[in-house]
Amino acid sequence: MNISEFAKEAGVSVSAVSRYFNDGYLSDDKRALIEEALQRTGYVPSYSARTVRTKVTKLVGVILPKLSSESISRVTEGISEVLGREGFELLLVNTANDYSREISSLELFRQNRVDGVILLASVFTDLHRSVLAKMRVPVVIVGQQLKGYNCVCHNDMGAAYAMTSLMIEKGGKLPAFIGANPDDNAAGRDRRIGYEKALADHGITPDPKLMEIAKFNMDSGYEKAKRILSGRKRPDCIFCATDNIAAGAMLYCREQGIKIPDEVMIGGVGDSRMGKVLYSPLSSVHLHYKTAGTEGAKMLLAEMRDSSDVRRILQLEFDVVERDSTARKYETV
Amino acid sequence: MNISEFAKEAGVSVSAVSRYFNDGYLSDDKRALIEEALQRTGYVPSYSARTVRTKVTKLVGVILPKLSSESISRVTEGISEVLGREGFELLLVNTANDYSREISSLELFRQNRVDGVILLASVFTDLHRSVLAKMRVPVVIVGQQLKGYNCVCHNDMGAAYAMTSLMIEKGGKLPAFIGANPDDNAAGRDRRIGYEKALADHGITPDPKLMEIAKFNMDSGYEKAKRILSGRKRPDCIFCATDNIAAGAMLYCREQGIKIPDEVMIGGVGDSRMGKVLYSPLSSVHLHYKTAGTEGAKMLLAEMRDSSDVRRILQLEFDVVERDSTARKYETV
DNA sequence: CTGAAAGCGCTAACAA
DNA sequence: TTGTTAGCGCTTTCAG
Repeated sequence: MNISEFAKEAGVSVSAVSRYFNDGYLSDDKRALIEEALQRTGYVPSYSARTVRTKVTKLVGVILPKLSSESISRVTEGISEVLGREGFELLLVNTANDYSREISSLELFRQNRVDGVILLASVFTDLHRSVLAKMRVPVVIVGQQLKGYNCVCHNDMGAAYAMTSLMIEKGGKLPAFIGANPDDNAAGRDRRIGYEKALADHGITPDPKLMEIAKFNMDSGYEKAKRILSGRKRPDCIFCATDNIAAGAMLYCREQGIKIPDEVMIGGVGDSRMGKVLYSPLSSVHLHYKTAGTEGAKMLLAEMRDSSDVRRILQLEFDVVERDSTARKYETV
Repeated sequence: MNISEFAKEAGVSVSAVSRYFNDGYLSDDKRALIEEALQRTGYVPSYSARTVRTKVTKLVGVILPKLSSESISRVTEGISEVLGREGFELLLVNTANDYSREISSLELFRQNRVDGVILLASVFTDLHRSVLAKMRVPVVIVGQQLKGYNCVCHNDMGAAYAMTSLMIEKGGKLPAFIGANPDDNAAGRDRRIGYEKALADHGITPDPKLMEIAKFNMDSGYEKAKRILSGRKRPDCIFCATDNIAAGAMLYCREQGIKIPDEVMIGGVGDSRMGKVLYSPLSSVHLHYKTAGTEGAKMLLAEMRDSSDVRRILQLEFDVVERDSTARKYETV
């Protein structure tokens, strides 16, 4: 059933029906007529037909590298909370860490399918930049900084610096690092820089043999911890770029009977929910993922309402969460 | 720019352009002309205009109670994998456990916005049934069974039965139960039935004082474990309806110095990733969440292609994963 | 406040 | 193969 059939059914004009669903410039009796017919027929207007006219989709495209990650799903939860409240739906694309899908999704979103885009990418290539430049709707990037775009990000460098410093101040003399893909400016590069800066500020020279790059999962953390801890020089504290990596490292220590924190301290980033129930409760740095989502969504809403020429970077601060994994009973002096 | 402006720009007819993007019934020179103009202008056809004509949205609505849950995000990952491969996008609604939003999303999806719907609800009310009955596109329910609908679900009863039996066979004489909302037929009701059946089959009478209902999170598991373990009769094994609840219970035991598994065994359901890095690695029952997502998506695809009158229920089996939390060193006879 | 009518951008039937 | 054209279902002037 379309609007004119329905209008006939209700005994009113097409415009009356349209007004009923829009501005509501309508007399009460017509309104009643329409409501009655609505009950009777179950008519629902077609969204796409409306979109053809109004150019409004009430849809926001969200591009994610992964769904089943705690940090990402928290961000998404924040996004959906704010956008849902404003009557927007999420058109979600899970790229499964396939960069080419990031590009093709952006292309897709150019087809007037969405009113705005939120992008959670981990790496930006030139291709990204060129497709982004062609977008005709506002874009907000969450979790990363990209010049020329509105971004909500974390203080990754500060977070890594704080966690590493904590371990050094607890007596760590020989720190090790298990990081993430350096092409990822936030979790990879910045957290590494933070680690190195903490070492420098405490007069420690980083040992390249004690630095590894892991994937974003436990198994990889386990493997890298194995390499680091089976070397000749055994570190007394390990900074891990994510809590998942840290959990994997902890698993290895447990298996090998390496005491945490007395023999090795472990620190992570992200403050994931499992942290406090781990074998040794994990010290971590809380990043405000959900807030990143809500703020990113608000930024996008503002841009969709009226676009500004001024680009904004919102950096969210962190909170260090100290737990057992860095709680040295005695400070080895 | 619209199709006729673009056609003029390319020096071809409107239909040539339309054919370029659709059937491809087109001579090579025209094709070349169009491709060249595409480069030059950056024209992209409007999806909604196409939808008005074709009634195809290439969108699937997915309704979830929550985003940041490992089990749900695994299901969603499965869904997005299969549907993405077939060129469908996900229109995601996070109801945040608000049942009324489940209803309103279904209403929304009736507005010809999606070609099909996948529903991950936890509870079905009469209102659900009445809205579902009005849907004009195929619907698949994942994680629950609802009569008259295509469903993909788990063997929740069997899973609970298996885990409870395991603990009893390991020497558990006085089992306790921390379950979930009984209105949730899968995680609430069926897992409870499985627990009770295991007790009955082993000649144990369930003690109502040793049965609690928790929310789907750690804190709640902690609280309920506290109640159960501070009673006069202390159980020697606790079946928890989810791994999160189990992790909370474990936290309480740890705080109180209650030895796992020697004083109390703990078993969960879901086999979440944190299980193996917990304080005491958690015995659990692996449920095939991702497969539930892929199978649900396939079922929906089949229905969208041509709808069948026959309703199908696909039940996925489980795998018991034994870890330390139920590994009694000596069996207390 | 109301209704008629002209599109929105596209697809597909039709005739060539 | 091709181009013309009549819609798809809706919104929104415009004149009343």
